[in-house]
Amino acid sequence: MTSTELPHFSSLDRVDPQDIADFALLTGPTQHFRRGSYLRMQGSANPDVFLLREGWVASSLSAKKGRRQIVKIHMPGDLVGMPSLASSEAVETLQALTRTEVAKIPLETFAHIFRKHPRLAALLFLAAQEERVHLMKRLASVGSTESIRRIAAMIISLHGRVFLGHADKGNSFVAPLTQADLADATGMSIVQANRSLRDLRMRGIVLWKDKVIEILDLPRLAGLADFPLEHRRSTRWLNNL
Amino acid sequence: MTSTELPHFSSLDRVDPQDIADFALLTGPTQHFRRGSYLRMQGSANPDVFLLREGWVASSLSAKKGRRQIVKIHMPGDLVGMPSLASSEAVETLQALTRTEVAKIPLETFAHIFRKHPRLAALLFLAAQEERVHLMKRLASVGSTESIRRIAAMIISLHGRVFLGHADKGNSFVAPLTQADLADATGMSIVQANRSLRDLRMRGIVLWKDKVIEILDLPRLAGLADFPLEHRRSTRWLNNL
DNA sequence: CGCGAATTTGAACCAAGTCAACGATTGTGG
DNA sequence: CCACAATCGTTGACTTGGTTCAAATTCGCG
Repeated sequence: MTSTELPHFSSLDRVDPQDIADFALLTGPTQHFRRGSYLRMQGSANPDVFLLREGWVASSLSAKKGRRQIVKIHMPGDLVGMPSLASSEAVETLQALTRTEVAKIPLETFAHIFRKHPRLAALLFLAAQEERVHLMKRLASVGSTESIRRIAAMIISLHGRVFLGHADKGNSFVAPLTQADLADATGMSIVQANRSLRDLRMRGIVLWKDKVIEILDLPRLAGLADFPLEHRRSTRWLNNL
Repeated sequence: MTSTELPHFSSLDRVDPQDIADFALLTGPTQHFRRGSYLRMQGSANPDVFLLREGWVASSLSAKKGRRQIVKIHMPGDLVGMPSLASSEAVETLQALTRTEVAKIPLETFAHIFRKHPRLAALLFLAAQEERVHLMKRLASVGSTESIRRIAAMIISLHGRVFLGHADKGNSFVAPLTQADLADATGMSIVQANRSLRDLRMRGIVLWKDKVIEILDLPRLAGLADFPLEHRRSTRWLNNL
């Protein structure tokens, strides 16, 4: 069983192998999607939740003037579509950024987890809180910093997540995003995203070319991003479960 | 027992009175804060979670150049500080916008809830998902609409939450926010927030004066906001708990 | 009544959006 | 395997929405 077949429950420590094994038993049938295709559209009825096994998925909301806001870039191991769990209609559009493999998670699974696996339920709950934190940081980035800083924050965030759990983090990685995707995620025009990337390139901070992001000067990039440091995770009360 | 002594678990349907009674038993000692004082600062250790009983609280992140981004305006009944639950250091600053009364919720309470009250745990989980949805919408608003639309979306959202659960929603309400707060929440300068409000006033859409917001033309306001319609809530799988 | 905080406005400036064109790359079907 | 189409990336010129700075006015509260 490879790691991409499992949810990673964000960056929480103390994830018991048993938790993961429990969860793996509870997933449903596998589906595949082509690059660019939609797992589902905003507004569709009785939305599903997926475990992303392979590939990247963009979660987005549509806004005025045909613009869209990408609210999350999902990577293998992510639970996708959870925010719509409390809703009868999908809140977000889910689009495959690459060829993807997902496992549909039957909703009864969650009832079962909360009834029989309180520890796993608590992990899901904490993962949701971490997602809130992530969104709060994105909101702060988009709402109160300039374009180059937003791009920097985005790259730092992607970098951290691609190498999540890896002891030695590389300085380059594949990111199957177009500049249009980057613009939609950071709340700016494509032109501005392109110019910000040029800026980062000319200042010797980041190279973004052919879907490969190479970080040349991490300290300066982090300085631009000023993403509040990732805090040590803590499960505190979880230890009693 | 008045409604402000209870968490409202967002807008979910099917909240059993028993759920609420269970929860009420699990809160800790009460504290009071003066207008403008801090419940806690971003970065403080071992952050608490509070149930807000009286007053409004702003949750914010600090950004570059001394700017801050308000990520949530909390009202009575809200659980405050939850996003930091998975962290050893507070992610957000919590500041009282009015005189407030809060009940500190011991962390063991959550362990207890997940162990003994699965249905209540599931409600907390769904409430967290709804908060994610709220943040996603805010991000879309700030990231891809102009200032007047952001203000409109903010007012619509406040309006909906103030009258949450009320059968007849009034068209005016007290909002103890300064224009600086509004600017910090919508990601713009104070000057621009002020001009957007003037715009709304001159177009006969909204009056914002002396901490009272009066909506004169809700349809046009909603048209500006284009906040995706609030979806019917659904607890689906929850019914089995 | 007086002081600090909050609101309001004007003017100059700037970051980012829009429009438009072109080059490069990728993918596809014959 | 090539040719063509479509998507993606890049840049210049211009416009605009929003910021910054500064100052005046009003409001809230002791």
